[in-house]
Amino acid sequence: MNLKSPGDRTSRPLTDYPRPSVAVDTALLTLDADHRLVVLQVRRNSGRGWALPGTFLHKGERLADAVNRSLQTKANVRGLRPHQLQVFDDPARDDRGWVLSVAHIEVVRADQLASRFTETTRLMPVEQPGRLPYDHADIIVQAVEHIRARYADDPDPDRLLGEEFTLRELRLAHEAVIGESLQRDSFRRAMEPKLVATGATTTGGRGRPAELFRRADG
Amino acid sequence: MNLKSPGDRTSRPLTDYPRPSVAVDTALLTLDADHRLVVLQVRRNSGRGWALPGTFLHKGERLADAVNRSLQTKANVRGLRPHQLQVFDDPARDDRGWVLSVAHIEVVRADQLASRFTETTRLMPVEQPGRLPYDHADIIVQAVEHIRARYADDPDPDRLLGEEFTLRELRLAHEAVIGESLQRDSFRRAMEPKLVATGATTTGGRGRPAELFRRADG
DNA sequence: TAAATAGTGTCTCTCAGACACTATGTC
DNA sequence: GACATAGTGTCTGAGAGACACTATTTA
Repeated sequence: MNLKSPGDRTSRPLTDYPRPSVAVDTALLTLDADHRLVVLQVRRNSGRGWALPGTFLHKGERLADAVNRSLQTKANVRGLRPHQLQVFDDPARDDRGWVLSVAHIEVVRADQLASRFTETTRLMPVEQPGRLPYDHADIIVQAVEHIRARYADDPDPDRLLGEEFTLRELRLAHEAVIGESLQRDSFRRAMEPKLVATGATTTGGRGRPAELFRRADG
Repeated sequence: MNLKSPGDRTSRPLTDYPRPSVAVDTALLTLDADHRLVVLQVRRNSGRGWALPGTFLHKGERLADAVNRSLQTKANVRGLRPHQLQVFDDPARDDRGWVLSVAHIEVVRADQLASRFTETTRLMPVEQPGRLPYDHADIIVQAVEHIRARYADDPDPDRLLGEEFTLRELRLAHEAVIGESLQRDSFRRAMEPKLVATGATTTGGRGRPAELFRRADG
């Protein structure tokens, strides 16, 4: 074998090297109306059942662009900032041939899913995602681990909420993400240093109006 | 465009989809004799300078196998458990063509590098890795972040040390990884619950002999 | 008024950080 | 003995968890 490494610039044409197909699959997470962390699934084109949205990488395309294209095409959803989770590289994982799949996570506000296809998409709780093909169940598990780590210390870093929110809304979002309830007062004291008050308050709610906050970073 | 998603089983042949070349590049980390965290580099085959070891993925090969093959071939080092860091997917990152590179980290004991090629490999401190091509400087930064997170709570999870070690050896290894010095007593109290004493002690050292410990997990 | 939610005071427990002491080896 | 390193007791300050209290709104 005389293959040169990618770190070496040789005149050997790249077409000499074997090339796998490359796909992307995405766990798109959001919160539903009941403050549950849910994952977007799309109806499979052929055969029954549901799967995570995915697509093959086009020539010269970035992975993140392929992710957003698959979300647009399959679910009519505009994504924003997908993050890579892991490459699934088992040569036998797809019986049609040699396909690498790059799993991604994307997190969006619920209202960004308002336009989604109602017939061919569904939102399922991450803990009971239903039956899924390939490595899609693993991808969801990894996505949940990923977002839980991110939500451990910082206020809604992935913007499940808008730019302004009450501490109650923030806490409910964090409880949905990490899957357990949080102490109201401890949570406030932990988050308040990383927030800035807007001065405005809620109105029309049932109890005492709450202050509105913004993330301190911006 | 009528490309089917990877989640759909169609009869369309996979050869219809564009295929990038896929490479792996590895930041292999270890500790040198001065208890510094260092990264393995190999002399580039063509042109001057040094790079992280890498190779193109062979047909049907797993990414981890490609990583270990590149370490064996380029540095005469047997790796063990590479972990993925990130896919670099800029279509213009390699001017020879469309090449995706999957960055990896591998962590080994110093004695596993005893057999390495002395002329064509070198070990450089992770903080001053020298001039490197492509995204290799980024890969080192990511590898260091990765291993620092892993060493925050657990005793030498990546086995930079052997199976038995003193708390001094463990602390020096952790200091090298995280890049700052640690409190001797606090470190002991944090780690001891995650260790089991072997009953044996060191001998021949300069001060009081130290107890030998093993990781509690196994 | 009651009910609901927001915000805060305060106690306790744990733990990291720091310092100092004791213990046990080599030279 | 001096010196070096291992191991531990203990004080302090910060912060999480828990509870209870006050504050401000709607119905």
